[in-house]
Amino acid sequence: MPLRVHDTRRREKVEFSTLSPGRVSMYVCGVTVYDRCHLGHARCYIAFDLVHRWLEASGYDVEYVQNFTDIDDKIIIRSIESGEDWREIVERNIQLYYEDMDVLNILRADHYPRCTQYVDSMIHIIEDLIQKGHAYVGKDGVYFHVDSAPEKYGQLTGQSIDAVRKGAGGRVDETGSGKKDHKDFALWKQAKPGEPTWDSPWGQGRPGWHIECSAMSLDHFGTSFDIHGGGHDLRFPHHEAEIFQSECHTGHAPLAGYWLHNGFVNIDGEKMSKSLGNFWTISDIVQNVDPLVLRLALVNAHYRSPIDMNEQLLNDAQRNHARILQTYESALRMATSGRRHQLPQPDMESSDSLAKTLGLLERLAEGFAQAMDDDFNSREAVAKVLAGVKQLQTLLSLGTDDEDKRAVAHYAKEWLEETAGAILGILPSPDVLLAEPEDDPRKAEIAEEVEALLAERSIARANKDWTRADAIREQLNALGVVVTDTEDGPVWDLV
RNA sequence: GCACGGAUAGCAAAGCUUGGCCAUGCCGGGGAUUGCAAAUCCUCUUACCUGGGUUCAAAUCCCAGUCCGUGCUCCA
Repeated sequence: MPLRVHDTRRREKVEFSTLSPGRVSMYVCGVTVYDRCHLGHARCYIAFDLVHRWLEASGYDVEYVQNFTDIDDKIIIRSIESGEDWREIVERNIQLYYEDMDVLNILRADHYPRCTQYVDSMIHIIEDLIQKGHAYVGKDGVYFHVDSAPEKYGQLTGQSIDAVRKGAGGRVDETGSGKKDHKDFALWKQAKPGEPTWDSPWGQGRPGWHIECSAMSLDHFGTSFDIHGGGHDLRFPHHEAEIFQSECHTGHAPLAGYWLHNGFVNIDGEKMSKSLGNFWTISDIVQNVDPLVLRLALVNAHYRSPIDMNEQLLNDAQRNHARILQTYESALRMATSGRRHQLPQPDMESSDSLAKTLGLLERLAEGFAQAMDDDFNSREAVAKVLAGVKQLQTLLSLGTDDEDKRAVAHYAKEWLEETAGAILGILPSPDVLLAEPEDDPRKAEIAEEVEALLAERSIARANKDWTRADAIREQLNALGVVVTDTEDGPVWDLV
């Protein structure tokens, strides 16, 4: 079953093949590090984390490059507003970026180049573009001349050059920029007083936004690579600008075999923006929501669809996550000791319930793989996991003796680790999951009090004094503790 | 205006490329279990924007229309 991916340039799902057998080169546009990451960043980098994980699981050796834009108008504005050196702003936000991504269980890319490290390469590309007649020096910088390569226009957005041409003339003069044409974009910006600058053949200045990605992808991968990713909003102008720059510079096309763009996140039906006051940073959200629950909520939609984030969505994710974890935890507890034991051959047609359940699980695992192969359809993959969890619950209750039970527990553990764990990335580590109450400082603080109340409640229950027992449970609820009665006695957890 | 995408049950959201079976979860109804809960399990109801067409068969393909989002300026 071949992997198929949706390519923005061709506007359809196409079979995936790589430039070099068994290897995937992937470049994803990173963040401009002027502030903390928000929900939209989480969605984007989780989407490409899934791509990363699935390609690796499919046997590819993936080289993943994601840049940091560490010089830009926004960073300069921040610096002027706060008086803080721009380098400190950059350094701090890069560290915070790693923290946010780690907490969301996003695997690291192989390289995180920063654009300020590539200024020389950018200057080299710009010089070449000028020489080839694709760029010109204006009064306030260097611009790419889009009309020099009209056949490359609209490759990702389908916009025609004629349509955009209309009304362009007047606006060029209005902006006061040195552009000859409205469509042209800046490659190099002449320095304004007080801004960070670099030397160049065109005097002191700094690079335009788009040129950095051309320089960095060229440096890591050469003239072309397999996957170029980023947010939906980057298709135009950023990615189209990259196509102009790189392809005109190297003379090779296409720049990228597949262009992948993730959908946006809306909040309660509205676009997330600071002016609407619905701007959620990752660190804000994980104050209240388990980061893996957030990850599930985001993975529980196809990466190209827009997501409307709201309370309901997080509640659903919370519930489903708890269900998956509960099954995983029981499997872990039952599988911790003992050796592997032979399980029956999976067979959906079997009259033996163990063999039949194993057969169903095999089919669900295949369905999971098919879903991921179909343009990384994580939504469908989540559905398979949830259906699998139901079967795993059944499985864990089967088994005639302890050996059997341990064997099915091992199977259940591995089934979940290979799907929900390794690919979806929504399972916590066993250490965290199996932590005893005393391992959690918040629990340790109240453990003694809770245990005393539980002991008292057990006595009341033994005496069938239900009023007293329920009153104690109310008391525990007030402490933020949830009590669950099981076969082995009551267990408790924080809300 | 131009471009791109979307419309599926009370809600969220897969499926559409390759027409025929089934999503999945929440909510609601019924049941099992429980002292009562929680969790879990079983079970039921409610769909494919509108109008045409093709076909033995259409959520899926074709034509026309309606409505909605996003981009065209910095953005994941």
